[in-house]
Amino acid sequence: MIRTHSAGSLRAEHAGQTVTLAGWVARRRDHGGVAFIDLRDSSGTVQVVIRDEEVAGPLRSEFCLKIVGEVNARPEGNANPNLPTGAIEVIAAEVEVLNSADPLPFPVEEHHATPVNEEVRLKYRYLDLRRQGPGAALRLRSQVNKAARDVLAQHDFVEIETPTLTKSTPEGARDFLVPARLQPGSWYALPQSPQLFKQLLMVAGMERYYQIARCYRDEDFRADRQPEFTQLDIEMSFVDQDDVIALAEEVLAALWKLIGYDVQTPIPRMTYAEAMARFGSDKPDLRMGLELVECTEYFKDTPFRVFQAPYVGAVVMPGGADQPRKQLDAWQEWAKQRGARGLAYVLVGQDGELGGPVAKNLSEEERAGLADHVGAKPGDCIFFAAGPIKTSRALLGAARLEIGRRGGLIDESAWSFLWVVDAPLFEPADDATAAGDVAVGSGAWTAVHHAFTSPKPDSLETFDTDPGNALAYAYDIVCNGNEIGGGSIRIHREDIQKRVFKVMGLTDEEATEKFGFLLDAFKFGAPPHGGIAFGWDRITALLAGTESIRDVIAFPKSGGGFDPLTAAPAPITPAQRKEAGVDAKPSSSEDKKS
RNA sequence: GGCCCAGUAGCGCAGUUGGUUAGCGUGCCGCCCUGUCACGGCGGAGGUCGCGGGUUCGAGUCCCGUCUGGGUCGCCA
Repeated sequence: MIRTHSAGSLRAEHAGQTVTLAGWVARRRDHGGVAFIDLRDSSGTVQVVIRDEEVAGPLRSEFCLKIVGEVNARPEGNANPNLPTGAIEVIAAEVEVLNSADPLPFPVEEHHATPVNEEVRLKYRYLDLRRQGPGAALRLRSQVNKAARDVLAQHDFVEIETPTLTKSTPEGARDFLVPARLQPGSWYALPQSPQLFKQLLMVAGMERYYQIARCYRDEDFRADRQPEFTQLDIEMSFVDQDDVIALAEEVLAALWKLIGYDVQTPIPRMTYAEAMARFGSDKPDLRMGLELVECTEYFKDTPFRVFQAPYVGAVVMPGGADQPRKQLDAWQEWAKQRGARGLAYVLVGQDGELGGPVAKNLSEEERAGLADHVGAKPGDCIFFAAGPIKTSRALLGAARLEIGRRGGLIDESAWSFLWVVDAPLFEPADDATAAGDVAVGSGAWTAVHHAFTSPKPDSLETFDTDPGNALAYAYDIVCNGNEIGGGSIRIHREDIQKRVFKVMGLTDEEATEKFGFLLDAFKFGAPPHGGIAFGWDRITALLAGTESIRDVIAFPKSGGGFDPLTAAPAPITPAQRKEAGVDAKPSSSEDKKS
């Protein structure tokens, strides 16, 4: 090693020792005859004193230095109690510039709280990561990986890598495609997840598999989304839902222990139906109260035409009655942005009188009992949604969160974990049906989770005759309103898998073409199995206390899937294009297939 | 794909009703400074105002288009 000690580790007890350090110039304070250099390495910083002006003069920020010197206690009155190394300093005997540095595109050492644009930081991510906060996030991620591996190793899990050049599968997200040079016109797909492979590994008798797996989905971008992202992917044979959940809780407990929090297990469970009814969400944030109130029955004879709907629900905004008109209008805009017609509201006056444009449309009787029914107090505002049950609840669920955010009702210091179980197995494939506008009868259904999720035992006989009511043997883990993982017990029998495909409108021929290898595998004694996948980036971001998953990814992409550092994606040369076979024309027979 | 916001010096920002030479802080360069720790002092350089078009005597400022970034809805088994 070039160094004998790390900069951040030096303390008073090192006084008198000669040490060799290596690191970067974090800051310099040149007084002419004496200069102070804060030398930074991964462990922290230490003050180096250089008394030779010739040596100190040319040094600049982020020069990479080797320093030989003696550790001294700082002179009386010069200690800095704000720094871990503030009691001592290193008197430089020898300063070697290992590498100089150009003027920086942005300050690596931020002295005032001036945030640098993320775009610039990502372009020079290697400088950004020299900074304490960004570097710490990646170091935490490494600990997170280790903690999970430790738990899984204790349970005899086998870490197995699966292919990233694989086959395009229908359903779900759009695939990233890679041309196959040796078979022009044919393409690999990058996996959206190792789902099929992990099931094959169960057929292979591995019994307990895991992988910190990179996944690829070519969808439009969102704050929380990267085209490539990471899952902790787990699959187990001969288990039921409770076994997977117990293991998952052990993993989560180990992760949160890293930041000093004890996850209380068992983590509570709630059915999907209950979550939707009470919170209007399949991933309710339980750090706040404010549940939705069902009002359909209450308004069953209402004269107000808007409330003559398949569903009417409400959510109360505490203290919302004194909002100015402008703000109430803003709520309408907010609702419209979500595709709703608006957000009806009733204001409860301090005297208990109901106000707002909706109130006068209600019957005498409805007005009398309304505040009581929804649990509103004088001074509150009641928001209503009326219409198809699914979209109305979703709107109220979003309103609930917005009320919580604006009103500071969310306990930001809390960690709230919840399992959401018993989700529907299928949902109507098209939106109109989903919204309840069209009677459900025949037609396309799509898997809520994925096509390999087993129906719950109770639904095994009936799921294809009554898809709308079939429940999935699936479970999602929710933390503070984020879905941080989800899994299911899988189908392990060919006949059931084929029935599921049929409900989804996949013919035998199509199923064989797309998943023939999986159906084949199921013919050879496939064991019952199930598993779970955790959203590793989101979990790490939660643990790191950052908003964006970009903060816990070494080299993340920005909005359009663009990598600001490498400038990928980039055009290819005509030669590359020709060789890759990108332009191969499908033969007419292949044309017909699609 | 829809909607909202932003783009001015390396970085972070200001720029009035459309009006002279586009400012501030920081960084950078030079000189000075022997106890600082966001060191300090003096001086200096640094700008296609994202890009293209239009309105106007005159555009950083107004209009149209476009690109990039951020947010949000759709989408995301």
